[in-house]
Amino acid sequence: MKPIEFYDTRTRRQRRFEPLEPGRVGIYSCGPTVYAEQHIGNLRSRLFSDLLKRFLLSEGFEVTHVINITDVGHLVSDADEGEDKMEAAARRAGRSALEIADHYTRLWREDAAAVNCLPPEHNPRASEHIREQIELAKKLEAKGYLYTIPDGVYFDTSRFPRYAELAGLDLAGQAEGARIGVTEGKRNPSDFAVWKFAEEGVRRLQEWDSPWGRGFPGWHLECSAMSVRYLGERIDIHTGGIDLAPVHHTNEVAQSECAFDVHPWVDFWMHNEFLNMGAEKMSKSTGNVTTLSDLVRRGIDPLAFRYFFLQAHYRQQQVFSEKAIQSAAKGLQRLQKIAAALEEATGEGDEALQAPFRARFRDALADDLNAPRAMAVVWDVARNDTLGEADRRDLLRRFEAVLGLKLGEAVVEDDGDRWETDPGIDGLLAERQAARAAKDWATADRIRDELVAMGIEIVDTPEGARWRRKGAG
RNA sequence: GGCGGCGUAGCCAAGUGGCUAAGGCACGGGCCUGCAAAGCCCUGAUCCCCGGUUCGAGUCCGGGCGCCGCCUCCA
Repeated sequence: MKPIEFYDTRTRRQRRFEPLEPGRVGIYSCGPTVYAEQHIGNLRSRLFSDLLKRFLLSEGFEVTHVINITDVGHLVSDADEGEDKMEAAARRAGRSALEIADHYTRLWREDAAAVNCLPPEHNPRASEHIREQIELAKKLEAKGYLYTIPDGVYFDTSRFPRYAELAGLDLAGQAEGARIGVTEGKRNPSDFAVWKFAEEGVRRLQEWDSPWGRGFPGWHLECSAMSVRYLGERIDIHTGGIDLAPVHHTNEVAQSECAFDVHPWVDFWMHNEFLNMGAEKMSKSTGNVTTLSDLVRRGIDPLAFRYFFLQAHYRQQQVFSEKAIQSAAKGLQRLQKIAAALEEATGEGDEALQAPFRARFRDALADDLNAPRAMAVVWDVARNDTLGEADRRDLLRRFEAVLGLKLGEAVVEDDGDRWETDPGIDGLLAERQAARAAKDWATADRIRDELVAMGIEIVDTPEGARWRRKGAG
């Protein structure tokens, strides 16, 4: 059996994975900032961490998965300037920050559930861990890493030599071309806020007292503070979108390693690549976003997006398109039908015959979560004519634990609830049925052609003909 | 300007120097049901271009061309 290997962003190579503590794995995943509806690019990150978790569970590990909810302190700019996204969203909607956070957190959880993600063991909110964040900042202050300027309390990155390690940044080279706005008083361009002071005369929706003054925590602080509470001072795996590596994760590392005196704080940094819309990435700022609810509105099964996700490797940019999601929906539907049919199989399988397929599937995932290769094995089993039905059933059940495609569960037979009725059309259909009964195919086909011309699709079943408007589906 | 990545059949995509370059979807054939739908079977690639290394390269090196990302909010 091949060892489990994952690609680690920090060391820039794929290497053997072994948990810090035998048998148990802690995963920390950067979750959503709940000021807007998440799009399917965000969902790719969620699916990625879920695939990771499911695979580790299938390998017999006890997994503790933590996903944070950012509901405070995420500013519009990483230069620690601009508005707080939560505050801005709340103001726009005329609601409280808490209401906004609750609303979008609920949507986010619904999306995750719809694509069959396992719930995380912990799903902490930044605003409910202010004390922990202040404690962490105090630790850093005691060690001399912080300094205070009128704007807030900052982390002096020059005191942390490994600062650029994670993202492989060339700080000197960056400074030249950077368009980062400069906050008055910062000692280094890369210094970041640990605590921001509430502006004079401005009443924020979210602000707290701290040893340094009234204000709110810097965005990066929450991950360091909450991860240590739920996972301890070292983490096996930290996941997130690739965009988070240069700033957010780099700053997390600085805080955590300095506060806890550990290195490496995170054993494996795993970052997923972006989902592209056509040639360009999907991003809120450019507006080319699609949400899961958009897909559902178009009649697409949310699990089709999961299937789509599994068809590409998580470290490759994946191209989303109408064609691609339709193709995934079709593939999923066929796979579900096959699996459901196999559930009818009786008898017991033969472990020895199944073993090679299990090994191929498992080894693909053990190789840095190569889901596309695993999917090829799934299809090999699904359409295999040398294995017995019981073996195919057993294998698909086993794969399902990692895939999460709801294989083998009862499928609603072919859109059963979408068939329509209409007096006029039903009348025509009745005429056609009469013609068919009389074997008058010419008349029967003429009627069907007329209906098809009206954009109506007819499907004959043992229970009679049913119909629906094409594209309504 | 600095850094990183990608270009594989119509589309989404695997591919860890070496038998006939995975898999899914679509297209086109065929089987099967009166027809249609569903299902099943079959079918498709000089791996962006040019050099080089090697017995052998989609895979390594160099040079082009095209595209994407990060250094600005973003998963």
